[in-house]
Amino acid sequence: MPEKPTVDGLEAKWVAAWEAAGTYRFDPAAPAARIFSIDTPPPTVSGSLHIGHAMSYTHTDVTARFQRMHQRAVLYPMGWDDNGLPTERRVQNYFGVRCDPELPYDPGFEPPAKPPERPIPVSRPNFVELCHRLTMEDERAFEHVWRTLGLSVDWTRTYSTIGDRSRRVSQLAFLRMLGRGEAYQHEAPTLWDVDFRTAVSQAELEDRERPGAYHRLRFALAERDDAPGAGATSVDAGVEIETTRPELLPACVALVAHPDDARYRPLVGRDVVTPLFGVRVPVVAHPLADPLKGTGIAMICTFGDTTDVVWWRELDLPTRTLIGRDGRFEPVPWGAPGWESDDPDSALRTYGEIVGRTVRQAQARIVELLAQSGHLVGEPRQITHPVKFYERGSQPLEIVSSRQWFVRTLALRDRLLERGDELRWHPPYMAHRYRAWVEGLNADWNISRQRFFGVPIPVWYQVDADGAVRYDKPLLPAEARLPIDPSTDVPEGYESEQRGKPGGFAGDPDVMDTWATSSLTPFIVTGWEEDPELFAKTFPMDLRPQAHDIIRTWLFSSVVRGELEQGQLPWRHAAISGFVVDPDRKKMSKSKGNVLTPLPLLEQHGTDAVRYWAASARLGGDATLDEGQMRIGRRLAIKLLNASKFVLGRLGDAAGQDGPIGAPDPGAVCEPVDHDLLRRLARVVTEATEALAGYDHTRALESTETFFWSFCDDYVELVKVRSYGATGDAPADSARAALSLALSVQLRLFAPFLPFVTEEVWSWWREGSIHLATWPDASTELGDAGPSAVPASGEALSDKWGPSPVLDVATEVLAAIRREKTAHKRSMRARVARLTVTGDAERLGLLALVRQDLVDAGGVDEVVATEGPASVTVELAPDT
RNA sequence: GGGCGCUUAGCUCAGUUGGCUAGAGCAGCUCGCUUACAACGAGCAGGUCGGGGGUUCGAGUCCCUCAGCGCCCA
Repeated sequence: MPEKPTVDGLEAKWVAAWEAAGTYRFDPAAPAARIFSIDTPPPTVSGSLHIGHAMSYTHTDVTARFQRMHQRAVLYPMGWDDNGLPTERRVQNYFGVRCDPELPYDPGFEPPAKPPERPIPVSRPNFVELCHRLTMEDERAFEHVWRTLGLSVDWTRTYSTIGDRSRRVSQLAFLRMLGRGEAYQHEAPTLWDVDFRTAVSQAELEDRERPGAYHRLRFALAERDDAPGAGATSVDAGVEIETTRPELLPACVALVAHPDDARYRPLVGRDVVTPLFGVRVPVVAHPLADPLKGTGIAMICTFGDTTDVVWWRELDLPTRTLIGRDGRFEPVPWGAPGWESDDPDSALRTYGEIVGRTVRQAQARIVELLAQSGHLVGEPRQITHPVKFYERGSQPLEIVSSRQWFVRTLALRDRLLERGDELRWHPPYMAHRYRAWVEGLNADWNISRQRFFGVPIPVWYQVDADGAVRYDKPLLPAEARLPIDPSTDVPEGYESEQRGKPGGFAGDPDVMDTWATSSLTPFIVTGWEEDPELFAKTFPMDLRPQAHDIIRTWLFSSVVRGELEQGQLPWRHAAISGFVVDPDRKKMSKSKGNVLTPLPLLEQHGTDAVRYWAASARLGGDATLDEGQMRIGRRLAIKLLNASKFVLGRLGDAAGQDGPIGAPDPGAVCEPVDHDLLRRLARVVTEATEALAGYDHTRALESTETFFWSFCDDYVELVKVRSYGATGDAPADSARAALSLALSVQLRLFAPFLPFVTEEVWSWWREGSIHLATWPDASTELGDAGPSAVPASGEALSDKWGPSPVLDVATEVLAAIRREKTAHKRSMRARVARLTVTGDAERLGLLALVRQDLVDAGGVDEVVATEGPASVTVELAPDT
């Protein structure tokens, strides 16, 4: 025990000690009933950790430690999400390379020391190797932060989402879905990011307010074929629509109005002619048309937005695709089938003005042309409206038609809703987020991405004799071969020379959505299809901790995979953390520049202090970054050191100079006020235990902390003199036993929150790690009988222990004495000439039981106890 | 536009199925170096519980409504 204990330096000391001792190693031999498993969120390593991560992971770690102290074998691995776009971008810039998936693997490739001006094309496996090289550094840095934060992770079980294990699980699950018909490929309109040139899924969308303009366009009404003078186009009769995307006019396939809209009902079934391009398109009716928007009739283009897709599908309209994968207008064959026009030459000429242009350029030109031709009615009306973006993208999404892989989620909707009801959400209201998302699904989950650093779709295709890739003739690898990369590996029965050749094969060029892999973390970490014994014991897992922003992505997709592979939830509980907002209550974001990384805060305040702040924030709620709260946490940790030093000093005196400080002995407790202290502590133990079992770490911490301060301020002061042996051995032993018991219990109650300082104190007098010690048991440790261990939630046990009336009276009198001394600006050491306590017989009886302690603690010369209305009067001795 | 959450002391937050005079910490003020702790301790002061209405013997708590803030989804 150091002379002057400090919280500084405890992190490095104990991180190393825990690692050396394997304190947090998972025991796979434990029986299923004794295992607690956590599906840790793998952080994105190419980003940076911020203080919000530290909070959320602390919440999880508190639970992990609590369960471990119940002698559970805790499966608590860490994962790194390194697969995906953010990593690709960094690698491209860092090494000066560009991925060309057509190239074969070059085992000798080494990037130049300095990135060249023109990016070097490399194969996908080479590119992936470079991604690995870079992410390894990030992962080391992340691991350092997590260890400093004191996470009780078993670092021998770390995985990464691009690692062999993840790729194998991902590809295997894909093949299983394929075999069951749950995955399918389809040429379809797809949400498309023109910068990244990849498809994205519904879950990755976000709306952003952007300026735009309504352009009112006039369409001519085509004459009825059966009407007199058929063939001529009426210029008088016409219809006006409003659109924010006039550049898509050449892709117009219909006009649409609400079926109940009397204004347009006469037009439904007739044709109109598009301005500039002379295309005859029908007027149709559909309930999604909003009579209040614009003129109440809209143009349907393939494809301007997701509503266009719905109309196109449900009304069985033709497709006229304009925009290519690079976001530019592609050439189209005006006059050819599908591109009929009243004046193909003119259409071709007009369209020539926008071919090769971007959307923005094309819009400007088309509006000019419409104005010249007189089809633009009035001036464009400026508006602000929500536009769909890929959440990582910078350009509005386009919808292009492409071949993609999908997972059937729409058909699962009802079962997914049931699973959401089964899951135990903490806090419960987070279930709404999930439900709203599942109910709003409007498309199957697109899992293919036209990117490189991801898990490859494990499929090849036959190539026809004429060189065409036959997507309808997939070649699948044997499961035992996984993971494979179809860009370098060769399907069974083929030679690598046949790649891309007529009669040969071609690999699927796509990789999976990063969520398609991370949705499988409950399978990756439980040994699915690799360690059947472990899987049987750990699936479904106990806990999924995560933040609320990824309910629709990570949580949702994981529930989908659990349902598809196992027909059950992947976990029993979901603990959802909120965000950290800055002291001005602004959400932290890179653009605001108010993001704080954890390490400086950990170094400045100490880990236990930061954890104290984090654990003070409830699940689900946004927490304010509050360094004041960290300072309080630091003070608490220091107080714990000092109070422990005092208690152990008393025990050391009793044990003699070199005698060992033994385990506390409840049998030695004989003084009523000592019993009361332990009884009150028993209530705290029960409350904290119930709270933690119900994922309410805040209440557990608060309850423990409140007790601790009162223990220090009142109880320790009360028994200090007695504990020195001033009034005899038995009373002194009683005090020492109570102090020792209370310290042992409080250290363990604090251990999940303040792992460093509690371990430090524990090491002064006990064997082994406190984090493997048994969670305090109010029934067996504190001299009473009762229920034990983690109670079933909802069971209220805290009343069982009864009141602590002796302690209450003592505290009240002690406070009165202090108040009097302070009021007269006297030192706490000032003598009390006479202490008068009045009350009924019971009160006076209680007083008698602590009389000597009060006399000692208060410096009281004379105590007068009389019957009467309850009161305490303190008369100080004259100041000398 | 729909949904969810929040609004309690200057600040950060507790306040359980309605039931004491609405609590804690920080900051503030006044004291005190006391042999665990001055990076500390003791004490004091500080609130019309966002506004309005309702139910009730009784509302911070339940209902309605309005306002503001935040998030999610359209």
